[in-house]
Amino acid sequence: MLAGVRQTARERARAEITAEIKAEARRQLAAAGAPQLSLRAVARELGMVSSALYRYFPSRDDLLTALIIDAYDAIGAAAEKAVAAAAGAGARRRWRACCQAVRQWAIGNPHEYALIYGSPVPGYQAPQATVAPAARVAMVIGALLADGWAEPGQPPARALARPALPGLLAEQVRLVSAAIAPGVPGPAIAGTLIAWTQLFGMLSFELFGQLKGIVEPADDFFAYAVEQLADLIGLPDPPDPPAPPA
Amino acid sequence: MLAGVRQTARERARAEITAEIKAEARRQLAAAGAPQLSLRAVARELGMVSSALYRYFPSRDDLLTALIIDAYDAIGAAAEKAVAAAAGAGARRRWRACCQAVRQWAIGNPHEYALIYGSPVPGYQAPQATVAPAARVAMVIGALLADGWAEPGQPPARALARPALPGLLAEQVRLVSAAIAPGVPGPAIAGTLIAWTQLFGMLSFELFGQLKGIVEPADDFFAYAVEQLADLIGLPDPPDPPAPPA
DNA sequence: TGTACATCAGTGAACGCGCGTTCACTGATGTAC
DNA sequence: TGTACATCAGTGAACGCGCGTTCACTGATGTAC
Repeated sequence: MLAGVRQTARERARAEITAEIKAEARRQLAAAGAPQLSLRAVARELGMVSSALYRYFPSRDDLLTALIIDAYDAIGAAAEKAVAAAAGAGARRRWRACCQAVRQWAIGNPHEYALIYGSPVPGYQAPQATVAPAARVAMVIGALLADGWAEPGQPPARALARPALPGLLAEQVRLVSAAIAPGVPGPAIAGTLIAWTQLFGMLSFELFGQLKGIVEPADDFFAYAVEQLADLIGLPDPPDPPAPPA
Repeated sequence: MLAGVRQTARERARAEITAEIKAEARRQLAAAGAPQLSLRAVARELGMVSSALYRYFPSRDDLLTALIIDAYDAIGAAAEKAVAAAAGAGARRRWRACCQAVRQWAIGNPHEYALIYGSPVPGYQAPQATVAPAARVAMVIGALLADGWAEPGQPPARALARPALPGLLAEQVRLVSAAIAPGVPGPAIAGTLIAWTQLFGMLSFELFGQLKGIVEPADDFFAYAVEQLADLIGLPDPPDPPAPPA
């Protein structure tokens, strides 16, 4: 009885130990990086024998997959939460909130960030199960974009006065629009794709050390770029102060 | 005699074998990625005994450093060559040429690209000697930016009508301007920093698989973004056709 | 409520493998006289 | 031009280490009657 609500001791232990394994693996990511993540080291640190891990993850790659999914889910949840907290505040402000949340998560979890947005782990093939979590941040951006274009306010003329989308891009943009931001015109979608790559491009540059000695700290650069990108994707300029609270 | 011009057999052999070691190491980067690069495997493939490599590189990290420097030099040289080939063609056209060359190199050498622009190799500290080669692409962009702003033509009003640079960014931008693009106003420099991170951000997304199933192939997206970025940094619009030869 | 059996977590040893680096050595190449 | 010595590239064995995965096992937990 209570089945489904109450877990057996075994099930509870299993869930807890699975979480502990992942937590320890995450800790080791920081020290060694994904390609060197070692089942034996994780087991050692947990006081288990290495073969015991195989009761929880059938192989090293499955553990990696779990970490990757968790990381995508965490950064996606951070973006969703930030945008929800700014609900009703106008698309531009929510865009800012989203970017800042993503950056904060990345800075706070640089090795998990590298796991999902860094160079692919050689020999590792991401399974289908990572696709949906990987799309969460993009979905958030798509949603606030659609909202922004539905808002009344000054028509973002600049975002429309652009050359036609070349070649295949027009069709690609149409599909993206249908999937995540219906009703938003092509050039704004294209701009959003640029903004999306830019957001992570900046974070990668910052976290991977390419900005070292050039724009360091990068907080103000980031905030400035976020505004430029808001222009690019045609989010209406807000009546509230232009600089984010940081 | 002929010293300095003519090498001894030993010197010649040394240079050749050093090159062969690096070439083989580069081949293995593709198969295994930087963190797994193995001296022993390189030696094995070259028909040498592993300890022989120590006559050429004092440690594994030194071999990695050599590969990193070579990669920065190669991508820098590609950018320089492309811009030089378009000399006298107007800054916007040279910007295109630069971006396309960087992309072509990255696509042709994805593992070397990942080596320098991907997640840092854990435990590896890049020495000072990598700094100058790492800056070559940025220097190219800086130079054509300075040229673009010296060109006659329509004043890129948009690039100037921007909010003031927030906080530390103003000073950071001043230093960058002094170093690589003297005479260019702050907002254009800031835009260029955005364009620079965007260029590599897009390439990383493309090469690391984040664009898979969204904008694929990314050629047209890339070309479109390059034009948007040219606007952002205030390069004058050219009289020649807007789409690059691809 | 109590017993018999099935399920499952964790053990410990083993397989077969690879790694970076050191060291004393041999033999070829280069240099000084 | 020829000899004596110094330099250097490459060898092969060894050190000490770590890895992922398999397998037969013990003992605790869960389930059906």
